[in-house]
Amino acid sequence: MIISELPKHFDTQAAESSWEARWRELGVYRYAETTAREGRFAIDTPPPTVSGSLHVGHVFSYTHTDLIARFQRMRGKSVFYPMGWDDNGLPTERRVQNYFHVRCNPSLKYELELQLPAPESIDPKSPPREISRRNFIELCLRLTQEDEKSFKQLWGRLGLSVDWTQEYSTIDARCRRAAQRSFLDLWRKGHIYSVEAPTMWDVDFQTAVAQAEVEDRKIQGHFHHVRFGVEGSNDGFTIATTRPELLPACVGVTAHPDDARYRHLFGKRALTPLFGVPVPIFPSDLSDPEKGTGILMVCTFGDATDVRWWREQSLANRQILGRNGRLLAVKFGETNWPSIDPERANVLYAELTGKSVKQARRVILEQLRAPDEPVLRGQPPLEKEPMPIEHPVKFFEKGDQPLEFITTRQFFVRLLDKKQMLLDAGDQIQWHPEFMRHRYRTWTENLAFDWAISRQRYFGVSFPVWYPIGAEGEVDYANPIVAAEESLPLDPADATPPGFTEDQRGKPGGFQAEADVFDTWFTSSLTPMIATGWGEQPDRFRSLFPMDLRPQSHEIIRTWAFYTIVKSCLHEDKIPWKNVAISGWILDPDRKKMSKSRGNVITPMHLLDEYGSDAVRYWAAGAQLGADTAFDVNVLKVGKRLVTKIFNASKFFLGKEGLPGLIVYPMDRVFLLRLRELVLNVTRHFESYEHQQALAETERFFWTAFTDSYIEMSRARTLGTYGTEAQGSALATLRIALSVFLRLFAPFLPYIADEVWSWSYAEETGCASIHAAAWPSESDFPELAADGNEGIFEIAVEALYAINRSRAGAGVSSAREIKTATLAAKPEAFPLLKAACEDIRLAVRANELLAVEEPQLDGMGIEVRQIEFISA
RNA sequence: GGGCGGUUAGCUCAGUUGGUUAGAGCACUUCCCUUACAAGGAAGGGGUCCGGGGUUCGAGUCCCUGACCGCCCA
Repeated sequence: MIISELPKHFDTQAAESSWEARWRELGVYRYAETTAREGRFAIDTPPPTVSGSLHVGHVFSYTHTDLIARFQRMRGKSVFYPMGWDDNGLPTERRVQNYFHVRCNPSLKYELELQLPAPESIDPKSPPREISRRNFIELCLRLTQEDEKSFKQLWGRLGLSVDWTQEYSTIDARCRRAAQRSFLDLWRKGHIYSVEAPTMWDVDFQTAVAQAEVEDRKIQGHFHHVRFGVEGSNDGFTIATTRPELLPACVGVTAHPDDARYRHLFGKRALTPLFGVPVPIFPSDLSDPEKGTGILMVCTFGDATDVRWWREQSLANRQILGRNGRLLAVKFGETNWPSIDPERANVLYAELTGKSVKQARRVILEQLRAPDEPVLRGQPPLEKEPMPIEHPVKFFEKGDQPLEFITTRQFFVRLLDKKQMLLDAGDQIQWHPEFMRHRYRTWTENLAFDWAISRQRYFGVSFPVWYPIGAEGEVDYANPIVAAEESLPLDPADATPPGFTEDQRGKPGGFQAEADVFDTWFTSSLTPMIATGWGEQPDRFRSLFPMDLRPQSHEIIRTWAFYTIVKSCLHEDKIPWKNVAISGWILDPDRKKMSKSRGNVITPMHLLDEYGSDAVRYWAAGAQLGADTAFDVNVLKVGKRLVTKIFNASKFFLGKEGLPGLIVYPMDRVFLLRLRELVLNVTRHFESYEHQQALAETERFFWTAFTDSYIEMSRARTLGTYGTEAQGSALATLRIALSVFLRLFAPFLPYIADEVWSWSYAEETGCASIHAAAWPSESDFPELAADGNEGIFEIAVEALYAINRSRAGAGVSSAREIKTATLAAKPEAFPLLKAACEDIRLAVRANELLAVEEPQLDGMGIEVRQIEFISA
């Protein structure tokens, strides 16, 4: 290539596609198994949720990881940098439902050649087509494969140095096998139990959810003041409740033990209005005398505290809410449903049966307003009109309706007894930034529930479990049949448990498959183990686990990071990785979080087209870990400018004739000494996970010290007009400097760095790609000493600026040459100024440059004493 | 309610163990097509470092306290 004939600007799009292909062809990012453990660097890449929308936040955090990967690779580490795709779970199900306009109905039969209308021709208002579970899963797989492609395309274009031979998706056979193996191991170790118990339940999705997926939302509610009676007396009291519709499920009443207003009631039984149910009145520290009336009803189940009281006080369980969020039919007067007037209770309750929570609330309020309440001797139970209050209510993070506690059979991983172990594990991990450790700690300390891992969904990894069916046809949930490890992965709906035959499915004396699937976190919490071959490739696993780095964002510390630590500790008794690097969020220019629902999402592809990958990476690299950053297109422009500058500066120097020689000029030697300091600093920043510092210092030194100063001062010498020794020294210096700069920039700007590298360094070093070259170090610099000229570079730069100021002050074009000028320095600086004089003269294009000594000058500053320009 | 982070130029952000006159880029003003680069260069203007108190010879930085923004937890 003839460098001097290169265009003025770097063609990013052409370079990106050709380099992407070239890197693949060279296998630059291929993980080499042969190195020893210390020589490896293993990254637990976050598998993106492929059904989610692509936005600049992805580019942002994945770039951060790539910076570290590239730095470690250049430092000689064999980098293990896999990529996974997270495809199972609710987001995909929802996307498939919307895209194809279908719903899964597990009772339907599989259709072999399912024909669906083209998505764009579907009327979204028509009822969705119901399809079998297997058909539904097929659609999920089809769509996620499409979605993966667009992610993969983006990652390639962005220049992520992923080893694409290490790819997995969380629903593929390897991951299903790992998840099921994890279940077997935890089951054997006694960490998993199944129980029929109140569990947080989303009535829309009709699935259990875990504490980690729950968020508190402040919503507008009402306090309803409802009068209760006391059994065997004319006494009564008023409770305040936000959930009057649960009155038929009332199983107790409680107040604070020290509350004088109610102390006389403890031990007696209350009578609920309308339904006339006698329930115990008991004291509890958990009730707040300040809240409402200080006395409250305990129901099956209004909230988490109700569950606790139910357990601690051995209260009755009177479930009236069904899995679909509607009130179940119940019969007062039967066992577990006592009433002093069952007939009346049943008449009133009949009006509630089948109603949603909201509808039931309306009905029961009317009933409570009725004036002829026998329990209260004819008084209406509703004492006053509802009082509006704002209160926190638990929601599934993806849901729209408040969570209910519904008694269902679920599998749990026992965590509450392992808090200390998990806290210790968190302390063994290095968190970047350090303060993110608190997020993990707070979450772990506040754990209130074991991990509910059953999900009543379709597109997920099955439990490898069946249940025996007794002779009478009753299912024995307490004694599940767990699959053998060799048979994994399996779907119990297709596979037969050991010791049974397929024709025994669903029959008395036979077996029944578990229909639930795992919480998706149950699988994704295994990514460091899946990627390294846990349970399948023991040598590889030993050599890569624990991994070195987990990159992720902060909102999933309580899920992904937490569950991964859980799994790693329970399976292997080790922390899963040594470092966690937390990227911040990308905020829109108004500092709001980017989200699909807000409609402020910025997609990345057009930015890559317009500014180039390097510029987009420059923007991402400019933010430190953990800091939320507002998106600012100006930063992309700056990045693009830097790329152009590198391109042009390299073109200028590499296009020169002449041979590098010995570095003998003081200016050159001191410049290289400064550059060596830069290398040490930048390396230190990278080692401490401060990539933005590494970039900022490299960029600043490159721009101001190198292109604006050193190149200007050595320019004349490089032309050869001042002798081959002067030329050789300058060219040798430039040659080292540019090579070092390119490598310092390589993690940030992989395309321009490799492009310039390929012009001559590739051949010269035998390193076909800069990304396989060695990170700059002391060994890049010849034996250098300042030879008494320490500070000469800084003096020369000062002088350059002083002349520039004079020129600007006189309004003289920099094209005009200087006839003569005199520079003044104080005695300490004078010898250096004198030594640099010739370089300065050539840089400022002066025919004559004199230096004078002035003891009265302050500091190291250089001042222009006299200047005369050649007339235009 | 408890905790974490933030508040620095018009904007986006640096600012290391406390140490000269607090920085960069963008934007703005003036000048310059000059030989790698006008997608460039040179020069310049712009600050009550959120408020209050304290420690110190010295505080953007450390301590106390308050305000506001964001987040985590309850």
